[in-house]
Amino acid sequence: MKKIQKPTDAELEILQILWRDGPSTVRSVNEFLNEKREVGYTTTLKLMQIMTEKSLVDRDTSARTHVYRALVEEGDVQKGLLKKVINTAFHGSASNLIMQALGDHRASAEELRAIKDLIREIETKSK
Amino acid sequence: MKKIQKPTDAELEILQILWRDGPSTVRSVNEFLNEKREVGYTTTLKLMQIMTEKSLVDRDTSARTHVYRALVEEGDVQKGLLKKVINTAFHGSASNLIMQALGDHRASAEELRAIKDLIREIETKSK
DNA sequence: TCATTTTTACGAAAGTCTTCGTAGAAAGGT
DNA sequence: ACCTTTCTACGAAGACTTTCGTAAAAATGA
Repeated sequence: MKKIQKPTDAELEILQILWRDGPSTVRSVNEFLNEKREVGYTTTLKLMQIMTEKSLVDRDTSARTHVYRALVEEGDVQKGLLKKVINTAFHGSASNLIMQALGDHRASAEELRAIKDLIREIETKSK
Repeated sequence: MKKIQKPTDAELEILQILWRDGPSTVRSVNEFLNEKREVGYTTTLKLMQIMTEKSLVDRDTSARTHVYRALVEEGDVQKGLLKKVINTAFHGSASNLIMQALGDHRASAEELRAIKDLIREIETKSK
């Protein structure tokens, strides 16, 4: 069980880009961030340097322009954030959270089917 | 659609106690907090004063010892936190989150049944 | 009555997160 | 060669969160 350092909000935004695009430069990441909101180049740089220290990302410094890549997997980060919300807001009960999410969310028939399939699979395996 | 100010971690801990016990004094809340970890009385007091300003709680100041009560509902706060996590970590897809929660969580047969019932209900209603 | 305890109010320190300015090195263009 | 652009490094400001010390008022009780 690996212990992942939880990314902050700004860090998570950067990770999303690295997960989507693979290894990227600061410039590239910054440009994508700027599609949503204005962020200074050095702000992004600083964040990515901090993320390197936290071992959230890794970088190739062989060329002048460093290339960063995610060191943590998206699913693991999702799991960590989910666990925290479950523990702090849902009394530690994942079902509680699922019920709330299902209740609030307008799920499509297809989504519901996927969820049902997963439940069926879990039921089968636990036999 | 009411816009609820999102509670911080420490504020959420206090809300949990108010939701569980109903209107409470600072002393009482602080004692419950201290069952988990050491927290100074004035720390709790200050937090609850801040929460009053944020309209997360309300207080009855008619007696010397003020009595605080939650002004936001647990479900609404859960919804807000869930929405944030869905948007920042799950690409805006509640189903994504549900799948992750279901996959990671060792759900009991009973929990699975409750979830299936809810799905069935949603399917019925949407017809 | 007078010391002790309980309570609120307030300010500020310490920690974290986000932001950016400045400096200096490296690369590129003319 | 030299000016401009691009890049990294670093420090620090500003915002937010959590923590608590101190002061003053109110209640308690001996």
